[in-house]
Amino acid sequence: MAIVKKHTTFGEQLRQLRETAGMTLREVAANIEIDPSLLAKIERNQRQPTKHLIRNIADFFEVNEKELLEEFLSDQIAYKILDEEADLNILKVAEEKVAYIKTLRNE
Amino acid sequence: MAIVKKHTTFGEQLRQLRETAGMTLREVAANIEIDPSLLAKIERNQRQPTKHLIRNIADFFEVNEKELLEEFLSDQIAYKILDEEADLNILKVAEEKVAYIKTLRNE
DNA sequence: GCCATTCAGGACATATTTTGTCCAAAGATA
DNA sequence: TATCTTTGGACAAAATATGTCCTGAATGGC
Repeated sequence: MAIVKKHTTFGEQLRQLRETAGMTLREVAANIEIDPSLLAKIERNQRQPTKHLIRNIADFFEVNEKELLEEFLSDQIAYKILDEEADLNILKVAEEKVAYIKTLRNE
Repeated sequence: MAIVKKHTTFGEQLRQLRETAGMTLREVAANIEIDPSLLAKIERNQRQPTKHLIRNIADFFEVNEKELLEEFLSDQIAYKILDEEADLNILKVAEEKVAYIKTLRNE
């Protein structure tokens, strides 16, 4: 996919896509059918994109939708940890819980 | 802390605390000041406890509040991954993003 | 069998959170 | 200065989550 730097935020990656394309907020916003102000907020991680919007962004910039969605999800998890000031080891615990819950559901 | 099995869900751990204490839903609910039906739902992971409630639970069962909170947070992350059918590697990405965002904030 | 009690789960009103837009102001560019 | 872009606050609208009430199934004692 065309996203360049890894491990930056979803918003930063989106901004990079836009700037690489040499477009303004207004132009991109018009194409993906949202208010430019909302796009600006998403780029600064002040608003979260809906799934529908992620799809439109992926289509517009011709990047892989699933990868973009996973960028967004990993952002959400990262921000949750920061917001809650949680220890990073909860990620490991979460991973084990995923496995556990999956076994529960296969019964 | 008194929680026994690891890597089960928050609700199951809560239920285990209650059953270990030999108490009914009604009794515990009365003590932590919620409707028994809500407590039952939390035990079955159909409702999420508020932080205030987590504090009350920790106080009541005399378990470490911070640990209980982290159990809850890891649950939330696990359920998010399951709900979104996301790849587990997003946890690794999230971890790197946490580090990245922290460096951003220290500037 | 019958009564009392516990637990599960649906429906629903209320509360809380999030989203998206509008508008004004700040920053850039020329 | 004039124009265009970006930032950011305020706020209505939409979406989501919470907590309670109520009904019914299940269990256990008598």
